[in-house]
Amino acid sequence: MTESSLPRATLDDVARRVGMSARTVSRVVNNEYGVAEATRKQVLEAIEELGYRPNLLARALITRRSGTVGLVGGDMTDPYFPALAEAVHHQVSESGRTTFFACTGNDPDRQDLVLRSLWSYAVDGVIVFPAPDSIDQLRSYAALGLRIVVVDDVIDAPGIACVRFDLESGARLGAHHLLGSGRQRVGMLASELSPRRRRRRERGFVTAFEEAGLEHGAIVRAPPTVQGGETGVDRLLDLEPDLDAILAYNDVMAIGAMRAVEARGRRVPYDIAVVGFDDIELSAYIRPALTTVRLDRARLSIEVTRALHSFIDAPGERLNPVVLPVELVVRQSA
Amino acid sequence: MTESSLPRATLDDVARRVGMSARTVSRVVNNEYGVAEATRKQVLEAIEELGYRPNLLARALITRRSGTVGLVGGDMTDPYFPALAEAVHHQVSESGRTTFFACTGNDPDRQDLVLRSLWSYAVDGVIVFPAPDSIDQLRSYAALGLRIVVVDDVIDAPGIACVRFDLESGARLGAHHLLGSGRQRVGMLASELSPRRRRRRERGFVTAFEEAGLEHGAIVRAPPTVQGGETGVDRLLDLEPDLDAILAYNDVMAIGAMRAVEARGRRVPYDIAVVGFDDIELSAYIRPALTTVRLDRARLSIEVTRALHSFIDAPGERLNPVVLPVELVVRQSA
DNA sequence: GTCCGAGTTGTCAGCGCTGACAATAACATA
DNA sequence: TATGTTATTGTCAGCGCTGACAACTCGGAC
Repeated sequence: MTESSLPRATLDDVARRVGMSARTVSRVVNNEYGVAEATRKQVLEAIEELGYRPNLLARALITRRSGTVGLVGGDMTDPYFPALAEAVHHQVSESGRTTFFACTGNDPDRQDLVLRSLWSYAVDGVIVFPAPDSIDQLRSYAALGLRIVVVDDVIDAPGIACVRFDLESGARLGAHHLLGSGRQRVGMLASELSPRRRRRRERGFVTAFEEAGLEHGAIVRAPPTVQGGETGVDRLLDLEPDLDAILAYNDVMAIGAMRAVEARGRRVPYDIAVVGFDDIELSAYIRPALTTVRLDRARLSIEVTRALHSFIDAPGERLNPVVLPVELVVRQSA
Repeated sequence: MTESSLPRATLDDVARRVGMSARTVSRVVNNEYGVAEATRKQVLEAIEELGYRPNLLARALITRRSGTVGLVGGDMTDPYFPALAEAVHHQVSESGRTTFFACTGNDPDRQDLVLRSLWSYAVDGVIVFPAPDSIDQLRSYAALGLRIVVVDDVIDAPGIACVRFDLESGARLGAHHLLGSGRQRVGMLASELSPRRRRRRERGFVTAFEEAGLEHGAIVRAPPTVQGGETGVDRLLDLEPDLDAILAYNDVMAIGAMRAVEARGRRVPYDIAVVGFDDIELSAYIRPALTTVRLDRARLSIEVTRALHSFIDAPGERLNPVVLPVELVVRQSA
């Protein structure tokens, strides 16, 4: 029976136990070269007996490395994030690091809090879905030595790498698909968050119509949630009652949109076609199955961790932005 | 223009700048009582100019408090987790703390890594969905002084609080509903993970049939994912071709189950009724909308953070396990 | 016997910060 | 004038660990 709380053996405790210096114990703990086999064995035993665990805090304070990586997103309930998180977690753990996730609610102030914590816990790097209007904030953390990989945004600064999907092409793909299947009045359900990110999808949408020599339908912005999809469609239909197709900001909104369309007595895809964005797992299981622009999360997680790792190994290196291709997955909804 | 990396002003830097001792600067940073207004202002300016940010690592090393809380789950892609995470995050932030999330993949070894990190970063406490067979591990961390709130399991140890849903009643509720609507051959789609957790739903299922004086149908275990739902139903139908109802371990499995049922040419709910567990957001948006046993996440998040906070404020206190009621939400699938 | 080098262990400072407590100034009280 | 009392600032140690480097042992080469 040990004490009921806070026994917390330290290196010194272990050292005293085996009659050696703390430095030697430290060597054993860190698998450093140059410890006699007999000593090592003895020390390991003492560690076991005392239940010693290294204090990563103290270690990180000196080494400025913590063996952890942070993944910072806006909203965990967007299924896109957890799926990516899982993939990143997997990639990162291959390098023996642990991943911690945090969310900002797309609020720059909360993002600041989160980054401050992560920074001062000496994380080896962070992957961030930036909150709106936080470019300068990210820059300043980069200047503080934090290695940052930014997803879905472009920030040109030393210490920041950018990986993003070619969302503009994605939106064009979706719009062309709708146009190509004879739709005339296509509305867009956009996100009210993040001007810079939002714009790329909208731009693609607009471009597609310009390319076809047509005029695009209304663009309505709402929160990127199921509910946002529902209310957004209501507004869209008020603006344009003859609507026959919708391009949604993401799958979650698209699902809300489909239900709202049905609630208005229209059928998907016969009366109104719907195209989503992301290809979350459930999109294939929804009925009608969702036609959507797939963002390859596995690919993204690979690129993102690759960028992070090269940053960690070669700080100061300047990485070119990575742009990932997207692909249209045609199912039933359009 | 500051240095391109690692300027990292320290307390001493700030102190030197204003010609005071580091201790005074520390007082300002921590809003301690007893600093002259003029001094405070001066120091704040210097902090601003130098871009100083306190090193939480060093601070936590001394105070043994970090102002952060960890939420450790098995699988982020189970929509239940993010939804809870969001709620917990919200609750926790009210006490001015930051939440970090981590996932274990339901692997005890990874859980150990994660807990070790969190422990040695001096988190104020952790909320854990325990990985299978990790009770002793959790006990030992509790003995090390980590405050733990365990979700959906019961561990009797000082330093560990337990909050769980009355899953047994939930399963009974679901089974009785199916029985009450005339279903005769009810199979259960269980999870292959976590013997202890799994059993409570299964027990409720079995109990319901005992109470009705009937024999329950097959119980098949599969991974608690959409795919697991699909393959599980296939096996269930092989075992019991006349199946007319399914009670699933969670909503995600239920959704997979519904699709597999349809793929076999049967209709939900006419030929086969399906009841899920959790009530994730999309369950209401799926067609047929899913009848499910709702686990109130908001309630859970409140109880869980309440438990954690009382632990933090009064360590050593022994908290009674909390059992939360569940409720059946009848929609279209059963 | 001396010297070298490899193998092993130890010493010491200090990462950046705060807790405990000492010191000083500034002013009112008796 | 001596004596608190309060407000403000400072000193110092040390949290637990590792980096830099010193020291010691021991075998073989000369």
